[in-house]
Amino acid sequence: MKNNLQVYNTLTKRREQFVPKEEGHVRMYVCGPTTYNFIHLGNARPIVVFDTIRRYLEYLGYKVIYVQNFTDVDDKIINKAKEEEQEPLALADKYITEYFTDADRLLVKRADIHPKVSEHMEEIINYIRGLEEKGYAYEVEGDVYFSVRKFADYGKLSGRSIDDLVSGSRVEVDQRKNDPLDFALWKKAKPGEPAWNSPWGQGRPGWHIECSAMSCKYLGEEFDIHGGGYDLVFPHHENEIAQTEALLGTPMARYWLHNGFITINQEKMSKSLGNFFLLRDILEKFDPMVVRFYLLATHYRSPLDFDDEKLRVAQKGLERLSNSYLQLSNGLKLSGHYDNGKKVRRAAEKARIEFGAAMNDDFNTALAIATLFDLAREVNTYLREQQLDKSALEEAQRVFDDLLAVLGITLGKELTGTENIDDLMNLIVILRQNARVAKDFTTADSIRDQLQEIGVVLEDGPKGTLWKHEEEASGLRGKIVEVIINIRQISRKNKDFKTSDLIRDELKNAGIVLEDTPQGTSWK
RNA sequence: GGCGACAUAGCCAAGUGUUAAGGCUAAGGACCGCAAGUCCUUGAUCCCCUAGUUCAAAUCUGGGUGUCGCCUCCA
Repeated sequence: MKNNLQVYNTLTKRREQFVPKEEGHVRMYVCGPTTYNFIHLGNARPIVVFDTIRRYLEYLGYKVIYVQNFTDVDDKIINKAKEEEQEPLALADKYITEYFTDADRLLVKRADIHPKVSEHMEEIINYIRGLEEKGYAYEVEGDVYFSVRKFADYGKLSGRSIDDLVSGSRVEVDQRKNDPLDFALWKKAKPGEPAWNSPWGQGRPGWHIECSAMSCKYLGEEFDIHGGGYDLVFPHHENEIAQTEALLGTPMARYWLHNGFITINQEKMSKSLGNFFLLRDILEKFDPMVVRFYLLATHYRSPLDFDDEKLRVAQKGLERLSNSYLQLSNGLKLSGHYDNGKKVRRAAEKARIEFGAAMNDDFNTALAIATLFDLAREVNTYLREQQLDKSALEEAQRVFDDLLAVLGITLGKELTGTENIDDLMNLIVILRQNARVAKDFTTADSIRDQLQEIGVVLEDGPKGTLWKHEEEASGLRGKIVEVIINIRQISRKNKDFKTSDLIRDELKNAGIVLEDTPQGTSWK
């Protein structure tokens, strides 16, 4: 299988041709969250970025095995659980559930495997024992440490030398360690802490060992892509490399990918600075697709500054694409067989090619999105034609669908859970069109205003009136019926019984029966 | 102190050797009863400063300035 995919590899600090170890298959591992809180926007970035990378690899035809772990055994979880007087594992599980609630809304596909630390103690302990046997690990009073100086390549990922690290060390030195840089593989349990049996007594794993043990279990030696936030490069990924390569003697992963940070006023969004925004709070104000679009509108390795204004800009941009997509769907209904669609076809083809070229360039989603805007403009221009060629529009729609699927963005689709309101809206559009033809703009505008109030927007175009509604709205159908009834009251008042009877008949066709009573009109 | 990244129009953001993508905003025009939307036109003679390399640089090299990150948990 051939591709022209270039990826920036943190390990070599270069862009490289992507060649998976096994032809046609990609094995990738992404460090997931420590689950002791809801995820914030900074956590969401790698989730969306690597989900998109995975989608693109699948688009290229690779069979991808995607593993994303949950750290559910950790000091922070233990502390939080203590505060809330809860079992640590129960707390971790709760936030794993909450994680999926958030990730699902961003249309992040589930990983093939979501391993948890708590369910891999045996693998982790065996891993540490293997390191002990090879002389890379040593025990001190129930703790087990990794001997950094025994691993000759230590520092190769983060570009540091051991001596630099020693001199710059801000960590309090634990005197029991042979060397200040040595890190814990296994930590002895203090009373009341969750603990597992091990050859070194009751305890729990250090932070880094889980990823070595679990990636090895599910992906084997030298898997293809290891991803995560840039702050994981050191020490987390550096230590993973040390552990894995010390034990297995083979490279841990071929390509190391790291995303840049979300910043607030140019400063990293982080839990310790306290300047973070929970994803779900943002989703109160913005559509998940807007957030996803915002995250992908900048290259994944660049810093990305956050504020509401930036999300509003993303929203406007996404609306432009949405409008185009909607107009395209509508145009399709009016289309036939004509031979004027050459330009659109070419634009669709061009978009597909350029989108691929952009993504091949280290997943340049910012540039890839620009190709969608180019396509939207061509489509919008074509839609002004009197005659629309069906197959050309279908081709454009297919390209939109395929490329948006890679980005994990859906546009103008029927949202799940939304009632079908096509029949009622068609009736309203006809009623309003009649009013407009009769120059009864008061009624026409009133209809538009009433619909706007319930979240439905009308747009009059050269090809008739289009409608769209922003949010997933339950009970929308009922609200629309109310609007129609209001319209009918006006016609009855004006003794326009032709219109009011038309409305009653049409509603009957839609399964809605009106009953006029002295108290007003009821419906069922 | 050590290591590293970045600096492009009002804003956001691509572009890593050869005419400066795209989006948002703004102005003018077209379709149009209005609204919304779409289309067209207008915007950096120039890419933080500076000295170089080159036929050619936003893109490479040296120096400077500024901002940020990692070196402690963090995506």
